[in-house]
Amino acid sequence: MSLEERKGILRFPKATFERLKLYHALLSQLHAEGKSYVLSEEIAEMLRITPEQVRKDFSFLETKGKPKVGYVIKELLDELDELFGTGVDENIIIIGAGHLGSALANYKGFKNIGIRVAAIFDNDPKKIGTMVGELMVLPLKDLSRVIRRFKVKIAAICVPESSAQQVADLLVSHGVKALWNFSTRILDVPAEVIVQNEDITRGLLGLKHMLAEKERIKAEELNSVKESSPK
Amino acid sequence: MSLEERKGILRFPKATFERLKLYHALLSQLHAEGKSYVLSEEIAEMLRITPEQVRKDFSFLETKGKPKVGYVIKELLDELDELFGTGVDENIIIIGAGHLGSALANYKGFKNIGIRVAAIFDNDPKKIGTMVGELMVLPLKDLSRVIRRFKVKIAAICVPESSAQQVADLLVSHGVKALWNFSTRILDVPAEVIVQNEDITRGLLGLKHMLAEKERIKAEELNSVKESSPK
DNA sequence: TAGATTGTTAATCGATTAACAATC
DNA sequence: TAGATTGTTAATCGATTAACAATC
Repeated sequence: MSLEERKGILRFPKATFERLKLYHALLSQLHAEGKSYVLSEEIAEMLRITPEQVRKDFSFLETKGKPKVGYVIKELLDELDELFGTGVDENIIIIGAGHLGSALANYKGFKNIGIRVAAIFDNDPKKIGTMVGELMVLPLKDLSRVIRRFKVKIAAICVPESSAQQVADLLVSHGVKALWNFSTRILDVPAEVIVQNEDITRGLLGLKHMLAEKERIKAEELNSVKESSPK
Repeated sequence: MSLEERKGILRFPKATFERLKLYHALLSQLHAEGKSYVLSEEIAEMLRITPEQVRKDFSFLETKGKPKVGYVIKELLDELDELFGTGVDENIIIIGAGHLGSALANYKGFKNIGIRVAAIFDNDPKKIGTMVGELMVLPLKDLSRVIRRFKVKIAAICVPESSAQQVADLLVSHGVKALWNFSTRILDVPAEVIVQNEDITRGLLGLKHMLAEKERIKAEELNSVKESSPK
């Protein structure tokens, strides 16, 4: 057992950490399908990365594979479950009961990563008191009480751009440590507050860009064929 | 004008491309606030990166700054607007008119990046015919027609995990080239189809991880103080 | 056993940071 | 002008890929 492990720290390269979540999703699926073993090659194909990458990432885990057999799915899955903290539960709150806030509140996947939605807030009197999934929409005046009661450190901001900064200030003033920001507003908060900007369009821009690249490559190929064999 | 630019290709390092979206958001904000000039230092502080990083990223753009003055916000903004293709419009469709699909359909930011939502689909008879924002929910039998009519290349999958693969197969069979996957299902589609897995929990895991790291560092500091000055 | 697959070390690649000359 | 800030080149850092010995 290394010094780091003894201290309860498992540090991964950032890029590896990102992929561990994907492995987790895929292994859950394979497990549900009744599969017992999996090769790095198979994982790589599904996730569109290389088998070497998979093995390298897994080398940071305890679980080892067997040559010609691969990895025991259940074993990997258990380690990743543990890692993503099904143990240590964290309460989060959602500000804004619009479509996005409601979608988050109804999201079933949180429990797999040790997250519980403690409450959802809105300042619209028509929404307050209505149910979103299993939660009743609360007025913002209850914010302080809920944060203290559930020791909330993380808040999801699902309000319009125009009120995002104001909401952020309010949350910070009540001691929230991390903001999961779904608004398009770039928030200005003290440096010690962690901000994760969840820009919904980022992925879409990536797709658009990749499509454009593909078109370009195809066009170039056609062009070079034409040039190399002119009529 | 470089060879690459003449061909209409502007290639950026992947990491730079990701940040350009953030610059775009921030500059829009500053512009709306009536600011005209901005320093790399100011941008860096808001986005929590270094000024060197900002200048390096901007070195891939046409827009140049002036020492002691900084960058003309409007000029940068125009170039980024152009880059993200307010020009070339792309039609996308959304499959699944639940909370998440509805949130996407109502999202106002798409037009800034040259995206238009052409239609939203569901297979629930109770939803078909109802309005989501400005769109009427269509039955899946209209899929083929809409894809052809609007030359749809990108589809957002907002259905439950259990039907995601089936929907993906259907979309691919109708010629969709890129899948924006909001389900937790890892999709198995031909290699030439682009898949962007939009795992909503990824960012949250990052936050949780960073919080844990911070706690750990604080605990260590306290510990070392205690050790270095025992009672 | 022979061949396939893992785990790990070394080499390469790409992105960030540092340094500094150019310039407003 | 002097000092601040940009733009770019070089150095460092981190992540991916290649190579290959270990082993089932």
